[in-house]
Amino acid sequence: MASPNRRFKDAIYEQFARIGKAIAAPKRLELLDLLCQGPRTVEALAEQASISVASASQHLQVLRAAHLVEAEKKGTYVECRLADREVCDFYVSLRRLSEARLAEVRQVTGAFLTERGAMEVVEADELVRRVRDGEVTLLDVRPSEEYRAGHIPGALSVPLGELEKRLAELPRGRELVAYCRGPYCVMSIEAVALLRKKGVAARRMGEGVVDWRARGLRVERGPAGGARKRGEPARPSR
Amino acid sequence: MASPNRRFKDAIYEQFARIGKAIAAPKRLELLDLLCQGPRTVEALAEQASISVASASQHLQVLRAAHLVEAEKKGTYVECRLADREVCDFYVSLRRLSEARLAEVRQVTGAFLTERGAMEVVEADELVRRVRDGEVTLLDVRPSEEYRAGHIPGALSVPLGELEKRLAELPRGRELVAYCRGPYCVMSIEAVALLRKKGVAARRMGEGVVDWRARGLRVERGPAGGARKRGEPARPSR
DNA sequence: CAAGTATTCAAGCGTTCGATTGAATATGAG
DNA sequence: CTCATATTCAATCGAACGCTTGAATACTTG
Repeated sequence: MASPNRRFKDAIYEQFARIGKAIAAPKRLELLDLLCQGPRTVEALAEQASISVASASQHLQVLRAAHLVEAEKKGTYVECRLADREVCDFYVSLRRLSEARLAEVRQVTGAFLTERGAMEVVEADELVRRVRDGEVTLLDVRPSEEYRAGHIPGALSVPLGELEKRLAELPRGRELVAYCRGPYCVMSIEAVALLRKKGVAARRMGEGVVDWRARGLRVERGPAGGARKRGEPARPSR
Repeated sequence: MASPNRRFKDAIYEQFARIGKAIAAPKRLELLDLLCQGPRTVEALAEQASISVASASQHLQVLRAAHLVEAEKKGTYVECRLADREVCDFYVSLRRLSEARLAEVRQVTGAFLTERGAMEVVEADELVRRVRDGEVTLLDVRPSEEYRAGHIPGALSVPLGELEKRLAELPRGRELVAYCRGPYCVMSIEAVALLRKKGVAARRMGEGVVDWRARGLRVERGPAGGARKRGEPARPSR
């Protein structure tokens, strides 16, 4: 026993399992999800994932040990980011697989969405065409740093917290569609709820920037340059 | 604390982590790898992964609980198979990510291959063209059940154990390229070593059927119908 | 019906994991 | 230099994991 072949295979599968172990904890997945939206400090990650800073630090060390995440000192802060675009793609494929294979995911999501009264969801398939044709206005309701790190071309940056006082800025005449970090992020749900309460028609897109890019569509970087010219289309690339 | 949003997110990420936990153990990954080649009984899986039957049974239950694997009673045996094509794709993307991110994988593989003197590896990019043009003969050296479950079009089924006594059958005049389960399977290495010892020029392709399919190329099913007509090409589909 | 075989179940044991706590380290500001 | 802040380290504890062993279950075959 313990032939060279066996030892080789054991070594290889043990390496593969390093990635597996890294994504075996719910909180680490939540951290990865957040990091897919853009770099963040340890503190910000801890707060957004509702865990202690020490706990976040430990989880991030596991992710770094698996070479999924990189960290860089920036002054007093440590900025964490995904090690590679590929990590984000892998996370998305895990999410997709979970949705496909685990009935619980669909069930929990469905129950939550109906409870929130957020039934109407725009399919991205439909949206791609309508955004290109300039039929809808996309609202990116994530924090502005995340918008800067990457957003759907043509989208307006209106962070959820500022939405109420910036209602007047919103362009009229075209349908509003809000999106946020992804299908399991609640910001766009709350944005749509707020808009409706104010009498503004709006719908929610479940997919986020990450899904948009996974479709091979172009993603734009850079600051929120105020209102975008009306007719500017968001063309798919690649 | 424990807002509805938080509880929803915790529930969702916990579901995602079910898949993560399922692929967090090296032996479960090895079982998945084997199952990517085709269905197998618990006993066969245990033997091929070098673990006890009870241990294999337990791992398979974990994989089944994550809905990655399905089992069906067939007489006295229980036949296990991947729940979906998508699971195989996910496994391949994990493997790819490991190769990309973990230097240890590349290092361990490199060391093993040089030790085995199996330096020359045919790149599949090159091979796609040459197989199509009928310049090479592909040898599938896996067990014949796996060939039947899916093989590269045009490949000859010559299981490693039968290779020596079937040397005479091998077509002459074209280069021989052996493949097996994938880059970390040793059967094609041993096949090439044997062929060379017998004075037959041959090379190894690291990729397996799974990688072939991941490239969007056609995979053929069905029994090993003896020697295939010479000129029959293996065309990519899709 | 009985015997044999394939698989699963149940319990035990050592190891690893994840969260908490409090202390330690490092960096920039005053 | 000292202080405040951000992050990591170290130790601890309960829970979960993975493997082993031996018994139990289910199914086919004679």
